[in-house]
Amino acid sequence: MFSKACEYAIRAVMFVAQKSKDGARVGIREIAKGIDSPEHFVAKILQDLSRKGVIQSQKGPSGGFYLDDRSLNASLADIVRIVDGDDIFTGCALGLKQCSEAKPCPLHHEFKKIRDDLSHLLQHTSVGEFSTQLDRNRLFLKR
Amino acid sequence: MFSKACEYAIRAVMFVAQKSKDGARVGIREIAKGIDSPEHFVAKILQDLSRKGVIQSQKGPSGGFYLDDRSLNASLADIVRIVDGDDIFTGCALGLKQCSEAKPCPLHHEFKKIRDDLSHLLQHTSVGEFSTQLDRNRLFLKR
DNA sequence: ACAATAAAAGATAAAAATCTCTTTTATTCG
DNA sequence: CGAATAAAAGAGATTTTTATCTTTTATTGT
Repeated sequence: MFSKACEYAIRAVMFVAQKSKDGARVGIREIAKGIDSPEHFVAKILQDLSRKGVIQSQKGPSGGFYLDDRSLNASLADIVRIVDGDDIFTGCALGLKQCSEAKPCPLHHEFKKIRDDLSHLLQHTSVGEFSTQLDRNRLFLKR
Repeated sequence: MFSKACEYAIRAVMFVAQKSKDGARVGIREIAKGIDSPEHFVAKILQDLSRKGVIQSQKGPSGGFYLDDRSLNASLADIVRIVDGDDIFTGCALGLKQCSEAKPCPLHHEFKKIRDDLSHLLQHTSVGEFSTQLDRNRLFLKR
């Protein structure tokens, strides 16, 4: 469904959202441990997200990653689009480049519904909305 | 969503279903052209499907691939499972191995619906049911 | 039996994704 | 300023996926 990079990206950003309340910052090492992922690989991904402005970072002592208000309200769709592109939102199930209403693949019409449901979910889910439940161990980001 | 191999697999099997009416057989070359895919790569995939019994093949002159009645009624889920495994049916959206009702990831509950819809679609769509529409150029398997 | 045909199998190559290690740059604090 | 810290950037290494090429095996029809 999503690439590994994208899975890590979503988990990492959710982790930062949970841990970086009131101005706190989270180091890449803590993030990697917190979501059980390869540190340097996730670092790369977060650098990318940082350049695109959906996560914030600060170098130096007491530096780390955090989310400003705007980023907290970013949608998962924003993250997915940056990491995996928008194939998942618009692509053909069978990989046809020209698949469309006019020239549909056999799964086009039925698959459209599923793709749209997924798009809707990602578009309407924000990065920050799970923090409380994560705090309470109702939801998990590792294993 | 699906791997390239799986996209080719589905398209190839649908193509064979369409072209191998009343005992006819379809060569790998014709298949590759018919679905616009790399010939040898698809050959490998079909060999695999053949070993698993969801497609039939015959060597030698006038040989090729075809589908018996049972295979014509195989579901897309069967194909997907053989080529991509059942991660798409059961896997966690965020890649957690232990994601479950008891220890859910943040997307678990919502994602379940989408995964189930997709499973249902694949499970209830047969390999052979599009032949007529493909014949009539209402549906397409290439480009 | 023999030649032609077509899938099966084996071996390799190329590309992309995933992961690791090292060096550089920016920032803080004493 | 100088040392320590932490992200950014650069450079590889490994693994997986995708694709190609060659040889072998089975089958058919002459």
